[in-house]
Amino acid sequence: MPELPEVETVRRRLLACLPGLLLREVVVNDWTVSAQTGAELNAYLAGRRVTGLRRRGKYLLVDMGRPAEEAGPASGGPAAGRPAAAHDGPSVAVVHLRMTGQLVFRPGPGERPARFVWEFAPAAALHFQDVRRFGRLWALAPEDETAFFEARAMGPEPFGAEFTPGYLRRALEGRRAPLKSFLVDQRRVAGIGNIYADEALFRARLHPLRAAGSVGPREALRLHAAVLETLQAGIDHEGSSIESFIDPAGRRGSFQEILNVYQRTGQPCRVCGTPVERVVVGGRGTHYCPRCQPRRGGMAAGSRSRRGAVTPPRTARPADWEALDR
DNA sequence: AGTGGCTCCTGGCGGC
DNA sequence: TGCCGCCAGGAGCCAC
Repeated sequence: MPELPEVETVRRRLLACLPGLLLREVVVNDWTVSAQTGAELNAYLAGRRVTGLRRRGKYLLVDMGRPAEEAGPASGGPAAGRPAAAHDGPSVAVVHLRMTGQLVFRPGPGERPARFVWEFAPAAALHFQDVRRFGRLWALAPEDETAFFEARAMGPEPFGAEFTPGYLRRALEGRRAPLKSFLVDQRRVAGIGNIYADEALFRARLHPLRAAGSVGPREALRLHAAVLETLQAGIDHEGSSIESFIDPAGRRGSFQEILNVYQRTGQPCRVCGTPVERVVVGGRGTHYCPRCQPRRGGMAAGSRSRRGAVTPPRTARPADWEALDR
């Protein structure tokens, strides 16, 4: 599942091959990939050179310059549909990989059917492969980018200046939703998905069902650090290839090899040996160590344990946690 | 407003 | 052996 570290890995790889290339045509093989027609997408993107690559949360942004002289007027290609509105300035392509989206860069044809292909001149192509077909593509004028993200009410970038411990504490305040739901809510902080939420909560030693508002100042500080450390570790390992993530060069990430809790149900916690447990929170599989992430400090409504009054033994020794933090 | 639940989508897997 | 049904989850939408 592409989350912030996976999208950042894709961005870095594409940064090495796309800038300067002339996009000849966007070929749309699956119209559900965009609310815009092929003609509209081409009116915004074709005949332009890639000038940069950015990321906002889990969105990948490809900056395109003004239409290149040598490309002639952007014709819009063979796509059917109503005539595209003319657009002759620079533009931005926005891609969301959602669950299974892959951007594969290669000179020749793709190895599996692509939902869309960016054909570059002279001979290179970026193929968007996406088994579950949740991924999306948008083409915008640069001046519409702000409105695009405002409409989605995106929270701050974890690595941006706005995401401070103070911001996190205020964002947590008064919320009854479980911590897990809070972390994957893109309106609170952008870029965290199921894997990194579980891993960050483990690192912060916070139970996923704790009500967000029950988190104290010191715990919020721990969570802030855990979010940054977990995402940074994901980036350093070039993402997690649990289901289908590959980068544009077809390479897999390695973060899945050092997961502490995600999809490790029943396996011993790497710190204390207690079997990792799994619950469903907000309809999502959620993994945690019942000993390292005790429920003390309050619980989300309706999540009270029925397993009797056994308080989990003390958390793992600090030394173990230091080892985990390296 | 905040929160939870449903929906989309398809390959893979468990169970019978 | 084959088939059925369930599971995975990001984000948008809807209901309460």
